[in-house]
Amino acid sequence: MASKAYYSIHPKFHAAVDCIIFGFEEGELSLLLLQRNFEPAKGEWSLAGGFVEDGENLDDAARRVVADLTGLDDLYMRQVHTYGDVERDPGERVLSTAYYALVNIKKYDRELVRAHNAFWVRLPEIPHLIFDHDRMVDDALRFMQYQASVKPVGINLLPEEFTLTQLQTLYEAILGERIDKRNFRKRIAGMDYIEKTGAIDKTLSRKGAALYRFNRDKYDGNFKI
Amino acid sequence: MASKAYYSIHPKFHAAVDCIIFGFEEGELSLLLLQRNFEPAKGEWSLAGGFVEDGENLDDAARRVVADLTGLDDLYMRQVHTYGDVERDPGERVLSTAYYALVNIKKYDRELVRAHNAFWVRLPEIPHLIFDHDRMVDDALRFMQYQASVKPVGINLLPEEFTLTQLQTLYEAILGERIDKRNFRKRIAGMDYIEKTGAIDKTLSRKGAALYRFNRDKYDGNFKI
DNA sequence: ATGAAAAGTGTTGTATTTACACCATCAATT
DNA sequence: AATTGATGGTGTAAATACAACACTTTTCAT
Repeated sequence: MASKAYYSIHPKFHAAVDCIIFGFEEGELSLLLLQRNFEPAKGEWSLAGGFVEDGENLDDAARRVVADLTGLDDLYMRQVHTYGDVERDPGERVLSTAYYALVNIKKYDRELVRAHNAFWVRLPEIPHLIFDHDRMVDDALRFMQYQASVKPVGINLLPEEFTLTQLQTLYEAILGERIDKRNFRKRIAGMDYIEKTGAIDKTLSRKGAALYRFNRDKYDGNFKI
Repeated sequence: MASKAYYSIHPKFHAAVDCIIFGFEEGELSLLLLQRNFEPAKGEWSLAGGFVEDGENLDDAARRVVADLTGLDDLYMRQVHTYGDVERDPGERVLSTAYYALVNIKKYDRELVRAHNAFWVRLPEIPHLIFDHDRMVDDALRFMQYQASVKPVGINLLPEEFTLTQLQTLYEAILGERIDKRNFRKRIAGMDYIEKTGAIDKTLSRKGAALYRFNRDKYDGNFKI
């Protein structure tokens, strides 16, 4: 392969991934952020990130970063955008690809998170983040909002079984607007892939609320909402 | 800055951009593709691509690649996705970010295009492309279709002044479906940023068709369609 | 004069979306 | 035993958006 020279005359760069990790609790979206106890930018807040390693696919690097922090390796994740401005990382030239991840906030590994000095921060209280991470958060939120309006990705933020009130509160948090309860439940009733489990949740009301689950099989191939 | 070691223990990679260049002519979308007269993969078809250089922003690399091929440096371009599988380029590890560009097909530099052995190919006749470029085209088309359904990016594929029939044919090509003429014109009439120039185009009909133009000032801040 | 080819123009029905308010249930309290 | 409070659950009507549909006008070429 005479063409190796074709590559070698061009520069190489560090490649990183940065992960916008969404959680949902008490009616609000949160992000899992690091208060950095390491250089560079020690003491400041940032997204969870890491460098792509040799022999590692870009998507896999993002999954590794999230798994190292949360202990979860089967999350819903999507690539958002790649940020490649020359001076975006003041230390060295680094191209960074942002991914968002959706976490069921009951399930992550609290020890790991504590060990990394990471904290769940509600969206409106997010501090200023290093480098261009503020912009990454903006872009990821917008992208996630769009996807949630088009397919039921939000379900990944809820426990396996959930009440319709929880689901509605989640969508209100994602979309940032109030939704009419009757219209919402009418819409959900038309989605056969959101099905009653038969179980009743009594933790939140005396009356008890029906629990629902997402049926992946019934969803596949159904591209409405 | 003691943190340089923080970077240097991690590998570096080639970073490339690949550009899906859309044009519109005779009622059909086309892509500007290279029949490669250089290694690697000489003789095969590919997207226009190039490596990111030192001191060059990622977005600027994409603009450079398109400008080198077409002579056009003010195109509508958007990042689509970054492809980072280990074995995506069989020569060496290369991370590639795909961008799509929209070209007014009357305006590009024919000499440059010929010199690069590039050709406009209608969408349904696109040959198999090298590496993962087929997938890039799929993703870019889907993304561009979505954007076109949400804001008037398609206008970048037309000349400055255009007839409503041209505009409708363009949207039929982008969305891949027939549109009712009366409904379409009703919708356009509601967009004050698409305005009559007063001029009449007689090249396509005896009767003559009113010419319209896109008014960027009236559009800004108007986020409908 | 007329024929061809594209431009231009409204109405009606259907589907979707929005607005809106009350009763049911049950446990805890009195 | 009755009351209260908190959440769960339900239907209808108006408004809006979207989809279907066919004919007339203009003008040049013949």
